[in-house]
Amino acid sequence: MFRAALRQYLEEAAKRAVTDGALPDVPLPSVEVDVPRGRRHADYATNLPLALARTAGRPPREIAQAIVDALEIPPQQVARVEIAGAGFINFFLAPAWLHDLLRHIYSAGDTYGNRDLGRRRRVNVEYVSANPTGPLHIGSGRNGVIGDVLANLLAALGYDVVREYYINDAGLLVHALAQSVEHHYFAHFGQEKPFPEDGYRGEYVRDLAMQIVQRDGNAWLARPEEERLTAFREFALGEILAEMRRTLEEFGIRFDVWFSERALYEQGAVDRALTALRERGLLYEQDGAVWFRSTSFGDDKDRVIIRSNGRPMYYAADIPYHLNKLERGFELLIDVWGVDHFGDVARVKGGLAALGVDTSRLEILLYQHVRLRNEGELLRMSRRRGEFVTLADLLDAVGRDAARYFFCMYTPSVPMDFDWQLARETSQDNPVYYVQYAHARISSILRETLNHPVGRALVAPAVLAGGQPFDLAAIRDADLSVLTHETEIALLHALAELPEVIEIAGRRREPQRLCTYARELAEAFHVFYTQCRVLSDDRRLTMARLILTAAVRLVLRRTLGLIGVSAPDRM
RNA sequence: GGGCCCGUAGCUCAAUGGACAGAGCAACGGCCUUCUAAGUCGUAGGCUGAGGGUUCGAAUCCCUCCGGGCCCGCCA
Repeated sequence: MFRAALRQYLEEAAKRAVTDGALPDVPLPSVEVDVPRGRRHADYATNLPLALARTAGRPPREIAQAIVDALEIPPQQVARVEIAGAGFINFFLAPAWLHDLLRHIYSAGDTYGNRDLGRRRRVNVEYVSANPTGPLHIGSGRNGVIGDVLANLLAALGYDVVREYYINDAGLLVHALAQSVEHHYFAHFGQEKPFPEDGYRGEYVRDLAMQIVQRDGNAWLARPEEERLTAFREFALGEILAEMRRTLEEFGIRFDVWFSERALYEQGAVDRALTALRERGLLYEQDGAVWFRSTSFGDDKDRVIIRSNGRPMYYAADIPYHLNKLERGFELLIDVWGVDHFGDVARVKGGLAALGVDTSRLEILLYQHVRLRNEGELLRMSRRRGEFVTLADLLDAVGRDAARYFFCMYTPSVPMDFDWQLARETSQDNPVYYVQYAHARISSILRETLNHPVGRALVAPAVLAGGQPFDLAAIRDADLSVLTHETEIALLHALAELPEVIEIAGRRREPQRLCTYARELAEAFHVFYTQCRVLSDDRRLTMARLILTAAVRLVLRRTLGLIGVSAPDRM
């Protein structure tokens, strides 16, 4: 709320300076208000004079002076304004304005930090979308957290968000899965059935076969192969998808839509898209296959789109799939893909562009892969070889909170190593505990309030149920001017940052900023806690600090909520 | 070979083109008759891979080089 207000004041001042002739009439750049690193120089600062210097043709400090002269800010909001450095304007907030922040936070409650950038525009975020051929592995954990947190951020920014999972249930992969199950099924009855070339070797494949044995005995041995494979495929798909849903649920991820690739084929959407491409002269035949002229859209070579055996490639369905999403009324589509799918971006976007879609409406967020490290040794994961650590294993080992926080902490475009050994043994050193501990400490104080001679009279019993201890009237009447300690001021500044963090993290698709912020807020609280006692004999001070402390809990809870990590009341 | 991503403290990572580049872990030294020590304070640690450029200002943008990851399939 401070930045937005300061921006407004600055814009008005600059316009006033132009009207008064103190500044030449040049276009105003977008006004930026920053927190100087470590708040060393000021609470807030703007580089507006520096940005204006060139077009205005005046020294920055002179411009700064003209703007400062024209500034009209109530003294109860900003205590001091100064010109510094090369031409920055520095602002020092009046304590009263900072105290107002607490009233603002309580009145916003769980919506504190929200913005209305989206204006209810509809966004589809598609993530995880792992092939339904086996358990989710660790990479899907990173994908899931990036997508889920991004969806949370966009919702907080006022977008109407739909979370979607695309099920690749149509291609060769699920066929190979069915054949793999069939192999184990026959083996159980001592019969030979060759293992498919691209088969799946994990232990779970044998388990699936055994479940069929248990249910149907040897009934399938004598049935026609096609019928058997169809039945095995459907059984395996159902089981695997159910297992995925369980794991994702445990991971705190829930989808609004599970979209079937096969449905696209059954509805003829794939054929329609291919026909449309053909009509535009973008397909041609060569070596028995049909090729897509993807070089027309920035690809480095043309690609096969229909194999010589008549089966379309994976990305052929991806084109109508994204058309389908647009037809469902989404203005923006965001896909979260592993970096190994990089090559598909040009194909899918090219296909869409060919059909007249403005491809700026499709944004593909690529994240680098997760490598697993064990005792310093890097492990490569391959599902086909049956070598991977599942997401379910990870959840068992480190828990949902640590896993989510860990995946969220890293910038998506940077590869991350997951140290299995460390993750298993770590509980104290994990950064998530630092943040959660701050929350638990606050809850502990609020509980303790009920036993405190001064505190008892101040708070509502709702504290015990984890609710807010104060109503808005109590906060309006409280004297917050006693919050003057350096650590209290620092804490207030930290609280003020959440809206900005949500906006930047959401707009730039950088969920890790939430983790950085959570840590900073927790740190500000821990420092305050060590230096200031909340519950004391001073009734006014106790009340003010309780209000501050409960506001920190609210903001921590909100931040952790966006990350999808729990906010425990005890640890 | 071509395309994309990355290179920041011993290790893992932060850092809206802004002022003296910050945390955690690891190392060393302090702080618990007081609301949770899973905390806190201090010390030490850096030519932001190298070199050019753009800019009033570059870890951040551009170019070259070095090093690493991913992709370049009628797999997904």
